[in-house]
Amino acid sequence: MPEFNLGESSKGEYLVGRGIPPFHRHAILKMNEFSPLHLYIENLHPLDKEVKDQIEHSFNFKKVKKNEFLLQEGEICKFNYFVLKGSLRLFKVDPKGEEMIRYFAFENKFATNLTSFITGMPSEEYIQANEKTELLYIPKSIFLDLVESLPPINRVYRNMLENAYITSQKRIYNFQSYSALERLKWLLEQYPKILSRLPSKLIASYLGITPFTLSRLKAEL
Amino acid sequence: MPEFNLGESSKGEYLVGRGIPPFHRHAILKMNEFSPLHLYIENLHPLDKEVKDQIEHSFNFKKVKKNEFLLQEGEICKFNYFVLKGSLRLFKVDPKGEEMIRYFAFENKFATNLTSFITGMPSEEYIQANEKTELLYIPKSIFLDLVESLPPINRVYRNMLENAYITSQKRIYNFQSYSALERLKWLLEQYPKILSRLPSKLIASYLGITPFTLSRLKAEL
DNA sequence: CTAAAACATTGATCTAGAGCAATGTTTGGG
DNA sequence: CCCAAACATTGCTCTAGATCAATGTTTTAG
Repeated sequence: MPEFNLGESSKGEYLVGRGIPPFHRHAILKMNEFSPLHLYIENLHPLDKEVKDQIEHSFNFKKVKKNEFLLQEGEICKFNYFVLKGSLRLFKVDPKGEEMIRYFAFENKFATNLTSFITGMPSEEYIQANEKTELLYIPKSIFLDLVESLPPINRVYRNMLENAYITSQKRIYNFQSYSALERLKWLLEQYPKILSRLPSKLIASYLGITPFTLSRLKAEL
Repeated sequence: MPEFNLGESSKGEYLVGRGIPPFHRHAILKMNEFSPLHLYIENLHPLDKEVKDQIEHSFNFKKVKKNEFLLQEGEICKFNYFVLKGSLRLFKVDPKGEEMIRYFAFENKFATNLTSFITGMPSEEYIQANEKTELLYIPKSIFLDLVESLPPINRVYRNMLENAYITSQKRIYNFQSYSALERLKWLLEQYPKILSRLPSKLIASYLGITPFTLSRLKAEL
């Protein structure tokens, strides 16, 4: 019945280094970079040392420049990203060539295009860095092996999915029934400093309004 | 490490009948009612006989009348529902007293208020039958036990969450960038017969427009 | 079967937010 | 440090969709 061999993959060494660009392998040893990830995961589910080690060996560190793409339309999304510093945005480009931003991933958030990541189909979305960004990333196959083989990781992933779903339900209600000004206020409650951190253009896109309207709404705050 | 005893709960009888109103227990024996559920689950992940049996013993059958509530605001959502016939709607009531419909669950769809179901906090949503509806339902504790104890069920739940998340991302993009007419057309692609099956009032709410606007848009189709 | 209530349509306004043009301000690459 | 290019603001106009009132149609309870 199990498609993934639980015994093997829980030995640890089995997974290490697969799909990791050699340049970044050193990062595996830089323990400190992983603590935000540990905190994040431990917050969802307590972990013992062995599992923590497993995680350390599975994620890799990467720095990206402002505006650098981690995923482009048509590519297959092979990684799950965890933001340490900086931020990413996930968006589609509509027929008129406009960005529609679905999600901002700031510090201590995971980001991936789940559709492509899971199905292996080409992505309709882009993932791009808004700022100079530092992140951890884990290849799809390793991530899925961990989810199958380690119950605590399985629970963490389940919690991530549950939370992501709940969050997007809120966003749907927001669009469904609230004015642009109300949506802006809601965003500012969650990220009070977002207006000074990211260009208005991006925030307008996230809110589903034009930069002109956002500019006028700011006056009303 | 495991919080749920895998050996015990996979014995089957352990779970049967917990939380089940006596009136409905007979349903456990009515094998045929479960086949849509089996099909649904098998579509996500193949199942062996033993697991199927486990499922049969965990879900219960229920008929509800049109307009009957399965969950009201302030209550704790204790069940996950699977629709066999008819349909449900999940909605909030906004400050002006208007329904905001988030989701229609037709035949072969699961429905629950995940937020309340998972966190155990009071629900902000209602779940109500649009029509005379037949459903299967599983109590939260049994559901979570199954997810923990049976790997195939774990995968099924994961797939459900992944799909639910992906679907809601699409709905967000829809609200973010498309006109009411485009949203209506998109809905009709998914459910061509929805306009004749449900009152326009409900569809308007789902689309985030007034019934007046929907009435005018129908003329443009 | 019938009457009341709920629902749907349609016309006449009104308004939030879009689109466009002109102008000012920031940013970043050389 | 500078200048071009990208970004932000503001005024004017336009439009999708809201609101409200009047009328017609369908449901539902008795």
